[in-house]
Amino acid sequence: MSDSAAPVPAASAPHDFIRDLVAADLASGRTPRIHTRFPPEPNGYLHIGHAKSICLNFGIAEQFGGVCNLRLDDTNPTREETEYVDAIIADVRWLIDGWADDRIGLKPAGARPVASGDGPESDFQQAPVIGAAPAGVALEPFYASDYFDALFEFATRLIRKGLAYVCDLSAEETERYRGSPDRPGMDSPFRTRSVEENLDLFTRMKGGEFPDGARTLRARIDMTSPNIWLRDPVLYRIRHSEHHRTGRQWSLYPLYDFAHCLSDYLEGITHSICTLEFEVHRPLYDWILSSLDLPRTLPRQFEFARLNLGFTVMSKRKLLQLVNEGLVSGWDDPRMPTLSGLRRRGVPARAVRAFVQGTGVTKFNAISDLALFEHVVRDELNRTATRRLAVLRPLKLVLTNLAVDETHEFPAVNNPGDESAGTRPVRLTREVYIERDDFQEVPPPKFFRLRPGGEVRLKYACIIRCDEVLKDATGQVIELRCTADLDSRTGGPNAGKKVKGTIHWVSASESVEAEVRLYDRFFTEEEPEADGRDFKSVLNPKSLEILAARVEPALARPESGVRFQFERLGYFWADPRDSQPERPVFLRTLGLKDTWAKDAAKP
RNA sequence: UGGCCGAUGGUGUAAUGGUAACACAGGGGUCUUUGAAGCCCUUAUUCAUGGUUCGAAUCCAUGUCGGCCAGCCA
Repeated sequence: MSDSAAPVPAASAPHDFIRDLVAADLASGRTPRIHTRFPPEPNGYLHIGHAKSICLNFGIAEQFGGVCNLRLDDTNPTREETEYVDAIIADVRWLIDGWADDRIGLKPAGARPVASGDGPESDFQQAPVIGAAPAGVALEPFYASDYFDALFEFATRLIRKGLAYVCDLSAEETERYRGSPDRPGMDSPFRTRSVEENLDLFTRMKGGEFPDGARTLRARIDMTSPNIWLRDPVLYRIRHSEHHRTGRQWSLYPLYDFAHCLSDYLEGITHSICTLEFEVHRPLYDWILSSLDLPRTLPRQFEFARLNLGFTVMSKRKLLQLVNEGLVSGWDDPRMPTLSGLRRRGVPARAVRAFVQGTGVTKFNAISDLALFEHVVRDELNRTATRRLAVLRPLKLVLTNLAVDETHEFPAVNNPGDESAGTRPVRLTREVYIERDDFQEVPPPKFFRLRPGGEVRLKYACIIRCDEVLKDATGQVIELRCTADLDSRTGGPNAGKKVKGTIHWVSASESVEAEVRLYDRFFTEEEPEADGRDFKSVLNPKSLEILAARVEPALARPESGVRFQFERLGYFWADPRDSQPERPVFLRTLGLKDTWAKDAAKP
């Protein structure tokens, strides 16, 4: 196999069996260019499983100098809505932004392919304008519904060739005639209708003359095929319902198998990449295209295993159920595996891409480890997040050797991995808050933080010693009285003094209150539906915890879009929906790794 | 009792007839004004049985296990 002329990917570029096939097609000249597509049905929100398809299709376009069309596969008017169309477009743009956004195939708004009809074959060459925008022209994605005219003509051609017929069997009869996997089907009594009668009936179906379900258009293939999808599959069904784009113009709609391969063809797709469940449809995909005697190179279908992730559910049906039953706040609830949920949670698109790349592309039905996802998110955020101090569960601590109005200012680094991020001042006052967890009156072994009589460093400031523990009537610790050793500050005579623990803190008087929402995994089981159990029976009751936290003044008006690391706690950002400048609301994207908690939990 | 597809450490992926490797997870150490991060070390893998071959994770056969397919959904 020669690879000289093809744009050979760098050694570090992702490499998998589909990319290998694409490279081989380029090398052999089967396709002079690469054109993929991402074709979601607008009947729900995109989730992280779709991210794999997006990354594969756009990634191949990016890697091989091709284009990837965004196409809404809207052939079923009863399930699709414009709300979903808009969400899908936004999610795709978010995920590919800055990476493959120059590879997205769009078209001038309103552009349509030339219908096949009786015109010259070259009409198809003028089908949709791909990619770059003519000046002043708005762009939109491709829609399968834009091809309804062309598709109807293709169906007519199939009828003329005797390869499709109008069938009057009911849905139940059709099912019965189809047989079963281990038993051949029987020919429909309408299989031998004349071309003229089929043409007449099909035209009248289009005219809206017959009620829903009265007739279908079927391919004439082989009712005895061991592959069910070759047993005269239905190509068109009658549906008198409103389509979100074409309105009431149509009363019959093509099915997936007929629409998809031809949509691919019309758009000039070279590689039609889908998930494993369509493997058995491939012979039908090829049958339809090759039956039409089309002049251009035909697209080919390739299948890969969909992405599954532990501790979540992925099907649109179940996600819709969570939304409808109010178990989450919406499709963009930060606990949802939807792209809009991940985005709202603060997960960078780059991390989603890194995760998808880390899972590889195979034909093995795997469940990816949530730990890998969390790893790539932390990896990305650790490099980019701005460090800040915040106290989630405040415990008052009084530095008795400081005067009431005494303050000391210390520089705090904004990002230890990025010197150019600089520092900001933090101010120590007589009263501060520390994390409740950072004090233990009766500490377990190897507890490094504060204890009665013990010492600890306040991050960026100085070492303190705990002199006295104040409690309320119930025995609850309500205040710590401590002494600050200001000489242990950076540059001070005791600067080199070592203590085991360093804890975070905020000034009581200068910090501000902020709502903080902590998210945890949504299910308590890695496979919520294992053994046929109801996934709603294993919801994690602690997947959301809301706290009144104290944050340093630099967080009072968080810049939108900026990721923070609250030191020693985790990665947070201001909720793009609920946060307001004077009332910040922080969402925890992900906690820091906590090996102490892990050790403490060991027997 | 049909057809198609798959099986490599705990998880996922690579090795394209020639030394089974990488990431995550796990374990140990080091460093540390984040019990984070970093750095160093480390445990652990070819579904089974035959065959072809100088040589098999890879090719062939059989078996086992798993997934998908009987929507007028996609």
